[in-house]
Amino acid sequence: MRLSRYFLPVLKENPAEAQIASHRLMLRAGMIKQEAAGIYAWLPLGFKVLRRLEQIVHEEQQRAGHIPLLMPTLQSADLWRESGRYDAYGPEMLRFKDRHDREMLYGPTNEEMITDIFRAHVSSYKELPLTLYHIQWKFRDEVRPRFGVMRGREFLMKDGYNFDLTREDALHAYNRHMVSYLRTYERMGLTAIPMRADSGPIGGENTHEFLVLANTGESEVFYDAAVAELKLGDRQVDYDNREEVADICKEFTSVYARTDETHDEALFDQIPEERRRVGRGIEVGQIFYFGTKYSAAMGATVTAPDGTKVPVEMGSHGIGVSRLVGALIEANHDDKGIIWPEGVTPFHVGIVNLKQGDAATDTACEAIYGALRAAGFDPLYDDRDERAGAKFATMDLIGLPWRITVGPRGLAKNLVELTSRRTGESEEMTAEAAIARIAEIYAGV
RNA sequence: CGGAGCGUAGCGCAGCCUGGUAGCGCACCUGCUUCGGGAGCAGGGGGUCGGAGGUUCGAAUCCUCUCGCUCCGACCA
Repeated sequence: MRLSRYFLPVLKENPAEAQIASHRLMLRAGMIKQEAAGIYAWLPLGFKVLRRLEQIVHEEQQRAGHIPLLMPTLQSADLWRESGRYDAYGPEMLRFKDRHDREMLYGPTNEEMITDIFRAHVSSYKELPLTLYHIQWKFRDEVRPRFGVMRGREFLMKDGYNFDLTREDALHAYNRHMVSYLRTYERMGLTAIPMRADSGPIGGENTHEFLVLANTGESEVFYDAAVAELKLGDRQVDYDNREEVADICKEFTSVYARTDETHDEALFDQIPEERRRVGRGIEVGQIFYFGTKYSAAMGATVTAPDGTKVPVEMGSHGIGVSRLVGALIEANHDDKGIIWPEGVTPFHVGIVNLKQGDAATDTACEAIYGALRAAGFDPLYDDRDERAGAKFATMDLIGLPWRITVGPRGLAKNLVELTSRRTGESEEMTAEAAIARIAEIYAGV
């Protein structure tokens, strides 16, 4: 993309309403625009990141064998009366009537609807196990939205639902989700720690929240420093292998890590003192096992091998996709702007033309831009007629992890500059070498 | 929902107390100069002062109502 033809409305000054770094930077980098309290338009740069996160979530869900579908944002109140949650949910649920006076709601989650879909089409244990998920906009009418997309009223969420015959099968689904989530967050360049949690209005006995450590997080967290060092890395996981999946879960959950809701001071005190950590975390996902809570209430049964009808065992699992954009920035920024991890960056590399209009510099930039695109990369070429300082400031603000700087001074020696946004370190090399380095960097992403 | 604030140009703000032709910085447009870390000079455009009532000769300013937004608290992916 050529910046001169893109839509990137960056702000030089800080918007008054933004209190935390991610909110401020998303507004300044032209990623979002607020349209109402807790409701945002996603401008091109923000939309790109959002789409990228969605893509990673889709890939990892499908790798784990889960099946995508798409349910509507609007739901009928009747479904929610069946589960008893229409009255239980409270004013957080946005309710309204259509022209025929039918009671509707903007879905805050989809347990009822997925159960309705399941019971309409599945009647035998032979069709299990089944895990369906979608990535869809939700609405929760928070009393007090704040922190930009981190706590909006409208938000994009991946929510998935497993259907199994037995408790053991459902617990395997639970474990499978935990592992797939670990991989999802790692690919995004995040350390998200699974912590034993409270089940809240979803209900259920088994639940973990995934928290990204950040001092602007909403939850107080207590953990053993060792848990933050755990990595899934590039190990290959067979998601159908119960033992393997369970072992990984054990590895990640046997080290102490809890939110204030489930914190146990006595257990915490058993951790060697030098490893005890108290901090804050941003919740970016949660998994639940809740058995037959919805299936029993809504009549989602299958015929078991012995001929009896049994309610299916279920769980649900969510990833706050839009909130992750904010969490990523909270975890990756400095005083100049955002620093995107390679896995989620909106553009792979920025090209800064230091002397727009200079024939040799323009030609060199065009060549690099063309070569990168031909190699399958998505570069952002700053071809605006701006001064170097302005171009650098924009690149730093929007946080592309790599920058190729091209100017007459370097070109005289046939060199360009490759700069890391994270370390600030620059290295002079030929344009070909810079392109090769970019290819190398992204080969593992 | 309790408490506290704020709505004046695209953004950040002053003006309001003490009523009298609406200002500043950034951004934007034109020209010249400049050109490796958010340039300088000169000129220019843009605002029914959130909305509705009221008081007054006269309201951004005073009064009433209303809408929106933000912050602290309780609540939450």
